[in-house]
Amino acid sequence: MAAQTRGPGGRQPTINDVAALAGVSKKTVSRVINRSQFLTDKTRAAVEKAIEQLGFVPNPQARALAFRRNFLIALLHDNPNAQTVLNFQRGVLDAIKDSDLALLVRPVDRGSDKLLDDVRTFLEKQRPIGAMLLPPISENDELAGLCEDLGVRYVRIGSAPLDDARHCVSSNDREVVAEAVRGLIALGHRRIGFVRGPVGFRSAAEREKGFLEALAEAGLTLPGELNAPGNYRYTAGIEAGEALLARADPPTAIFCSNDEMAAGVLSVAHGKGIKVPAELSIIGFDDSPTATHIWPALSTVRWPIREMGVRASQILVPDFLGPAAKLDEDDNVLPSTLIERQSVAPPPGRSKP
Amino acid sequence: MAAQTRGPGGRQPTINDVAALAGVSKKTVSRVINRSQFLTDKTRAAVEKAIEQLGFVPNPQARALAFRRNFLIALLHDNPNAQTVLNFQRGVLDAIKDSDLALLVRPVDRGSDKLLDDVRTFLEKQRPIGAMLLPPISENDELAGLCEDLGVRYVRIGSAPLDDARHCVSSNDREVVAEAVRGLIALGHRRIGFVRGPVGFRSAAEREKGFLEALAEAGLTLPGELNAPGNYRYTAGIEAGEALLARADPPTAIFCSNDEMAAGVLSVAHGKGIKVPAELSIIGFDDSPTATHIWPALSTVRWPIREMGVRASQILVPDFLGPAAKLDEDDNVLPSTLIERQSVAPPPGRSKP
DNA sequence: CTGATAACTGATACCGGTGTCCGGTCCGCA
DNA sequence: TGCGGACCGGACACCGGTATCAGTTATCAG
Repeated sequence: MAAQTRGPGGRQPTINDVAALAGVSKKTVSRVINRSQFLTDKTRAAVEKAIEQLGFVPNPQARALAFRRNFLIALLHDNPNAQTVLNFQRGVLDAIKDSDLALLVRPVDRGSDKLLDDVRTFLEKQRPIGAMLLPPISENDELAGLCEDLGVRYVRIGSAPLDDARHCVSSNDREVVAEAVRGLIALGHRRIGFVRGPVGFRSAAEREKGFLEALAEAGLTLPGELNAPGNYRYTAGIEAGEALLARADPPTAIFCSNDEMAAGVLSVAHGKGIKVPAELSIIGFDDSPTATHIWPALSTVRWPIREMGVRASQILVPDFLGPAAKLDEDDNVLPSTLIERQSVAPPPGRSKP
Repeated sequence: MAAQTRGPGGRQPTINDVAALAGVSKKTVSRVINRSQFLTDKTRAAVEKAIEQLGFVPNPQARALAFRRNFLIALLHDNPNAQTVLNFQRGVLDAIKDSDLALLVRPVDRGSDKLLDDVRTFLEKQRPIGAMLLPPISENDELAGLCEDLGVRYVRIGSAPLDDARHCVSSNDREVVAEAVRGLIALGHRRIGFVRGPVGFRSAAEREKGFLEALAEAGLTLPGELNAPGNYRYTAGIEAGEALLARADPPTAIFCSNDEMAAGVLSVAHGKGIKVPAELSIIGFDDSPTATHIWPALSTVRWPIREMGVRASQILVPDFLGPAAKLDEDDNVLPSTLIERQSVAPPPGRSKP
């Protein structure tokens, strides 16, 4: 295999060129680059001037070889929600913008039995400084252990703390879901349906906990016939909608564990001529683009995913990010927020508050 | 700055370990890694066995340093549509799965006046084998020139050929839009509205061309009052919908230059009690998740973005991908396809065909 | 005005591969 | 038998940085 792309006319200046121009050794230049102490202001200035003059950019490959670590952050994900992944990416990139780091994206296959091997090979080859694990694969303890073994720093992103605070950024989904459901109850809703997330997902469990918590506080329960299974996909929302809304005694409100499924329920309501929100209130979760693109616009919970990307960067590579990265542990739980739009109203027969 | 993460107990095997175990020189191991010809099956097998046995993974940093090129593909994008970006990523990753390459993602800011400098610095630092430019920044000729100057291979993704076939993958959007509009006309629509994309976008221009082409074929024209501006965002769809549907003589069908705007128009229709598709047909473009999540599901044009990712990889790094990458120029235009869902019907007063 | 100590700096090995330039062996074929 | 080409080893320079450690220069107490 040959890499025969040709460079431009004059080749890139190296550390030697800088050293020669500044009249110092290359080691001294290296010291300047790495912000070593023990440097006279005079020599530092001379070197910096030479760097400026030549437009010198340290070669990351050479540094990576010498440091035995690549200046990269790996983002491992297997998330069906593109917006989530991209927003998280954006947060990370914002955080590392002024550092020497770059972002490597690696989708993986959660279902594959070669998952561990794939990730191991990837990490051994790329040797990133650290890895970020997005849900749902962040819930895989073996992956975290693998990072540990390989000496790769890692951060897990979750709906609730999954690990000690050094390794986890999460949000308070449970509380906010409870808050949303309390809102429904305050409006007068008593029969409230629930569309679950996929089994085994921490996020789904958290949302369900919050839901049941709010119900319990008001002395309500979730009857089995209003508790529909789901998998975070639109089609599951359709099925849940069919099941819940075909009943003689349908719920007056439905909480869906994500927006896609809420969109599915809404479609069924439209098809049956059920007016939303007048006859049926719907709440989703994620604040995905779908939430605003459907009609009526969906009340939902915004997951602070971009901010979590920033925070994850700060706890993963504080030493690369400048001084602003000192944080308390508490800061690793970021607040989700309830977003009220047009899909919620009092149940039929009750006036607007 | 210190990278003091500690490796596992036994350090990674190097090419010297492999050479020692296989009883050959390190140069021969290098020959095996780089698939040199002039190798006996016997020695090749011996080396491969040793590699297998030790679990040797060539250090990409060292290779990158020696090759003076990083084994990376950079994906430069400034695309508001997350699904598009992620699907493209997926295509690229599928294509390079079995190669030594990895994918570096780099969002850029189209509007910034430092765009060129940012990208230059990025490319000089990371020295990827090649870069992929997603629309709309793929339409920036200066960026392509920059890649050329820096000796970085590049591919531009577009709605229509932007460059010679060595550097461009595109789709036949114009034709498919025309096909969609011909379908509307065949159903009996005569007053057809159009919601434009943002000015200066090649994709927007192509879609408009296709639209006008189909109208012209049928002897129809687009009256100015049915030609609404837009910017690919939901809110623009809302505004366009307000403008077009408030008229005394509203169109019986509206073609929207993307799905987000179609969702906006649809919301306005819902709000005004206009039945879709019975009283108004709507067509979008992109086949984004939104298209299936709204009600009724949107007829739209699917952009073969994932396949374009595969194809882009094949023309960017054929030498890394094995023999399957030999392709005709014609293959660089991939077919978009019309997807018919529930948002299109004959205009009021015409029976179903 | 010494000598000791701390602050700075540079020569050289090293990270883990690849390219070059031989030199030598083995093999098929005239 | 001789010969040319395929195959492989060995020594070494090199990619562009960093680490080590000894050497040189300030600083300052005595």
